[in-house]
Amino acid sequence: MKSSLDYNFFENVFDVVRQIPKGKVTSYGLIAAYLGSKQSSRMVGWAMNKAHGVQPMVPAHRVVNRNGLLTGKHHFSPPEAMQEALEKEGIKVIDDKIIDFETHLWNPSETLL
DNA sequence: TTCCTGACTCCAG
DNA sequence: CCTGGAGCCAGGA
Repeated sequence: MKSSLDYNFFENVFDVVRQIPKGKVTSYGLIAAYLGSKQSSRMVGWAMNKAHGVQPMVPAHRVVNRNGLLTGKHHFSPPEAMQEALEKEGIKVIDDKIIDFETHLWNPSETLL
């Protein structure tokens, strides 16, 4: 039996990612910062790795690095799925990079407060 | 138990 | 402008 504390880190990450509005994106660092540890951005990405197959579905394709670069696309099947999913939501991606990243950026710290 | 790795980010050269 | 090293937390061998 796991204590109530447990590691909500993953769940917290999933919850935040699931709240990302369609057509919006965010970065690992932003999520990590919202959770309280901006330096644990690696954990966010790692959580995303586990997010594969998790339900409700986790739009991991909306999570990119601080540069708006689709660093995690290589973990999708196929990798192009991430870019296509973003373009399908109105986000232009060129050379694995999101165009007007700041415009589509969704900051949980400001939105969720 | 220790050691290594990772879908990141920052700082220095 | 580009490259390398360090810090960070959690899990697997």
